[in-house]
Amino acid sequence: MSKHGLLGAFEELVLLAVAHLDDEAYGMKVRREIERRSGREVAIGAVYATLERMESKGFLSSRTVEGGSDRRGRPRKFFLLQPSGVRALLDARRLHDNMWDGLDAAALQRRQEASQ
Amino acid sequence: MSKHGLLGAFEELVLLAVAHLDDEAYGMKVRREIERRSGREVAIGAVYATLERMESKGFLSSRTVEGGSDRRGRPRKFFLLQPSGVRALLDARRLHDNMWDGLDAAALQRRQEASQ
DNA sequence: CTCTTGAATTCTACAATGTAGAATTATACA
DNA sequence: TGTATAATTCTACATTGTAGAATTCAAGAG
Repeated sequence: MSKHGLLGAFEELVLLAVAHLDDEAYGMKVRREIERRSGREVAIGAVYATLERMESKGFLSSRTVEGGSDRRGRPRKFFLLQPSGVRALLDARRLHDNMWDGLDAAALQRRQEASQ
Repeated sequence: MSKHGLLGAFEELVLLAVAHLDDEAYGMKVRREIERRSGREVAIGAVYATLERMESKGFLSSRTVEGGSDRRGRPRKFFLLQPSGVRALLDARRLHDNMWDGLDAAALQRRQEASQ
């Protein structure tokens, strides 16, 4: 994230996945959510690194929960969106909308074809 | 840009500014366009570096034009969006829409407040 | 002709973000 | 105790983003 508070592209994906998952957001599930919605494979290391970074900026909080009675495997670390994270997402969205305003798929195609 | 073809956040801004400026897109003007639409200051080095990178990926082409009869200063280097650049922008937009689908400002606020 | 000013690009060095996959940790059950 | 499963952590590197100084080019003043 830049000094001006711009979210990176992947940072935004991660925060949005956490938002969708509400209080069920832990690393592996965040990855699945991004993969499901984007149709792309995501490196698990990238997800954890980004979750950490977002937490260190205060956009996410976390708590660790031991496995239940039947669940195998390591404890899960759940992440939760914080107010500043919500703000960062809304800012990113507004910026995006401002930059796209007046452009659409058809306009882009026309413009690009006309100028060759 | 990742191996999976994801545009970086600033890369997207630069391509969009070029799209808006049509055939009038050169470095300084791209910067002004981004600043105008985003309300943020942009480092000029960042703009040129990103324009270069986008050209080397084939998303933009460029041509250099000498100053006219009255214009002072150095020649301008104009950039033009290419078909693959259009595709990259549309992909970024679809991804964005897929990730935001079902969320809005109100939902984010509610969700985040409810879970504290 | 050379100096100054204006307009723009280029360069340099570094910080932050993104990628990839191997290694490790923790739990439950056979 | 050993093994399978679920998940996180670590390591190393590549790409993108930031900041501002330096340079280049052209026109007009003197």
